[in-house]
Amino acid sequence: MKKRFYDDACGAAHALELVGDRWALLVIRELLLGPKRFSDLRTGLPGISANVLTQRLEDLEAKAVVVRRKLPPPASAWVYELTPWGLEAEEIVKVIGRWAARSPSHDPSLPISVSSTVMSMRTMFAPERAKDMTGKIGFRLGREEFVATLAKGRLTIGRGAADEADVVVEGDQQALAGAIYGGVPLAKLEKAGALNVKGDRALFERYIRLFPLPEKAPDAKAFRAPE
Amino acid sequence: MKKRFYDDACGAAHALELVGDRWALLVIRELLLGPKRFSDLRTGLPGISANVLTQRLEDLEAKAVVVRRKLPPPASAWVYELTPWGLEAEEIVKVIGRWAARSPSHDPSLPISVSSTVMSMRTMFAPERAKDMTGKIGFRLGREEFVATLAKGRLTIGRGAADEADVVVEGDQQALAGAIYGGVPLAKLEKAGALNVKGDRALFERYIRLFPLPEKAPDAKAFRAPE
DNA sequence: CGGCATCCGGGAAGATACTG
DNA sequence: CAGTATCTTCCCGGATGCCG
Repeated sequence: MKKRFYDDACGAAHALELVGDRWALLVIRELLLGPKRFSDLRTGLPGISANVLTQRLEDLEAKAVVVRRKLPPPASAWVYELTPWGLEAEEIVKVIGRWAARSPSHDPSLPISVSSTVMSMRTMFAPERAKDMTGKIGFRLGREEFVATLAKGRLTIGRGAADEADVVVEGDQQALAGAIYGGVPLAKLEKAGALNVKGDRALFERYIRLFPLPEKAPDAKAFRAPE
Repeated sequence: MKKRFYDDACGAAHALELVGDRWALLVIRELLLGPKRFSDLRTGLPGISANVLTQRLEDLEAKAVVVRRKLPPPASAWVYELTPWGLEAEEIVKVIGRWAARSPSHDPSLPISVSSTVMSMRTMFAPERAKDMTGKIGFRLGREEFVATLAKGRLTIGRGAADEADVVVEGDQQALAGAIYGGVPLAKLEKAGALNVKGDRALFERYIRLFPLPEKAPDAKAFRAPE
């Protein structure tokens, strides 16, 4: 009937049955930092249509990657949340993201979601650059707040109250990504009103250099055979 | 690629543009152990049709993941080979394979390709079980030969002449997978003529216990809300 | 507003047959 | 052996509309 299976015992093939559908892994990416509602998922996935999102969520729920849960009153809204095993897919998102960062065809100027921006810090963090750094950096991106904690050369970052931090960065994620990955000077972003830094500014200046991009791989032209 | 971009600067999203098409990652899996010809790729990917394979190979070549190369005479055949960066996608295949091994819906009784079987050993190898083991295991699976080398708690496995090893295992990959992951007794497989072990048999008996499967994650029923 | 069903058009994947 | 060519099937994406 539905001969669209890979029919392959290989773990990788089974993984593709689970999360190989279009958008599926990006839905997981959006949930890695915590539960979200349907419309917040759509915000983070510009271009997905409601019916496709519905179907992906149903599939992922049936496969025990995602759970649909009702928040207690007064919120009383439905949220989608990764199961503990679904949360383990974080490694997948990080590894493929790190691999694709070397792609010769990657265009970093495209729009990026809040969750992606935060996840990119988890992904690209270079511990050897943070050996002697300590402190907390708070982020206020749109209506979401996150806290990054540096200690003993390790970085933890997740949802949390931004104002508990040594420095609070407020603005939009696109500008933050520009500062971290695009080499855009902080002063310029502040002047443009895209970012606002309050508190230990020097800490944040050092922080944004903790996420080096890997060298680009050669593109297809480099492999044109002489034949 | 196609007109259906994700339009997302996130590395994971870009990775899906590169290898998110159906079959693409499995094509890469088949090439991880070295160059292959078109028809050998088809053998390892039961179910893929020729035109889809053609298209994937063209796509992957355009994206500098794969190179198409002509073997020198007298072979003079076309082969497909991963670029150095394409080879780095091994991490992706291993991570998603390891993640999917915990899936409650994984069916290990499906057919499995020779490359998958060899790659599964790279993926599931547990170094802590091999601390004091040393030796070489040769495999003759179909017309392909591989050698696994154990030294200092590390495993390397790839194409190589099987008869240089301390023990040579001959037969089909399905039976080998059954011995390693299915707990099928070796004697039974030999009696059935599916596997043939020559040489240091005790080494191979220990070898097949180096690849433990992870615990299954709870399935969707476990998350049914009390309502 | 949030979530889901339905209809439709376009295009990708599958099956089969065929060619150099 | 290494792919094309063609036809069919079905998934994806957009629009609309229903229901709480």
